[in-house]
Amino acid sequence: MKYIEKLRNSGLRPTKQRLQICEVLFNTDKTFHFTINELEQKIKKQANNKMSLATVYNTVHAFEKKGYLKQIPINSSETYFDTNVTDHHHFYDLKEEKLIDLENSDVGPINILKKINGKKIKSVEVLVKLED
Amino acid sequence: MKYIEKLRNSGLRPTKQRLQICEVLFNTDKTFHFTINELEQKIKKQANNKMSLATVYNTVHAFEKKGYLKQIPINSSETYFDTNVTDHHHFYDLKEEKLIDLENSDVGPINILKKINGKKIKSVEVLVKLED
DNA sequence: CACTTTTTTAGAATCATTATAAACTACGAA
DNA sequence: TTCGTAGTTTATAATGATTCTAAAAAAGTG
Repeated sequence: MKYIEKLRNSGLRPTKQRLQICEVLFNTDKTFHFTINELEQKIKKQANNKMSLATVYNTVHAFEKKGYLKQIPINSSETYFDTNVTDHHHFYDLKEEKLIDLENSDVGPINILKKINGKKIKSVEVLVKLED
Repeated sequence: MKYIEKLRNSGLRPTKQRLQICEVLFNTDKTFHFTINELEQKIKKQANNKMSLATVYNTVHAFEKKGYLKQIPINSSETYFDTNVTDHHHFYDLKEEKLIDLENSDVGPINILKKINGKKIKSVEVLVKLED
């Protein structure tokens, strides 16, 4: 199973619960955005059982740390994650409170001219807020 | 007093507490980043009295709504605000957990090629994460 | 000075997230 | 296979930022 590798890479043993989480996160070609609570709902529906929130949090954070998920920087009461871990950006529709992917190719090249001493750039993320 | 106008514009009467908040936020040429708790500490020190957190939250949110303050989109347990309301961007030093301004002129022009039907771009914000 | 409306305040309520500790499970060694 | 240890799950409690509340205080109005 391809998920086992992801889990092991993230320092996690492949357990039933974690494989269920993988199933929801990675069994589709389409990437998507989610909050922990939305993920928990999906799991409940898809696997037809409930799972402790702590398990969901732990697993998601391990994946995020390893780069299998990304946190999306946005001001919201809940943290948003993205299964699309390629270098890309986001629209945020303020009215609908929905995120929309914005591919790198849809943004001109971004050149950061200012350098900070002793620091390396880890990522450059663009958030485009939308209104009507 | 110049603060009275800002308050009135934000739909707030000029009270002693609100003027104290303005004093801390706007009496300097230098702009800065802050969380509600940092702001409360500054107020306590500068005005030598304590103020209800609720008052600080209310006032900051009113200013933010009116555009006298900006929220900085970042994943942190506390919300960060910026007294610099010009169009600009941020570095985020992951190790120090510190924000650094990144002026528009230090970023090449950003051209959003993708359009979303019926939506207007309200803002374009870049977050550059820094590591050692 | 009355009177009404807004504001401040301390504390309670809420809600996302993290911590805890007991029961359970994976997995390697014997 | 069985056992033992270390890792995992779970329900629940704890935490911490933010919001709500209701009573006291202050501001605005005539």
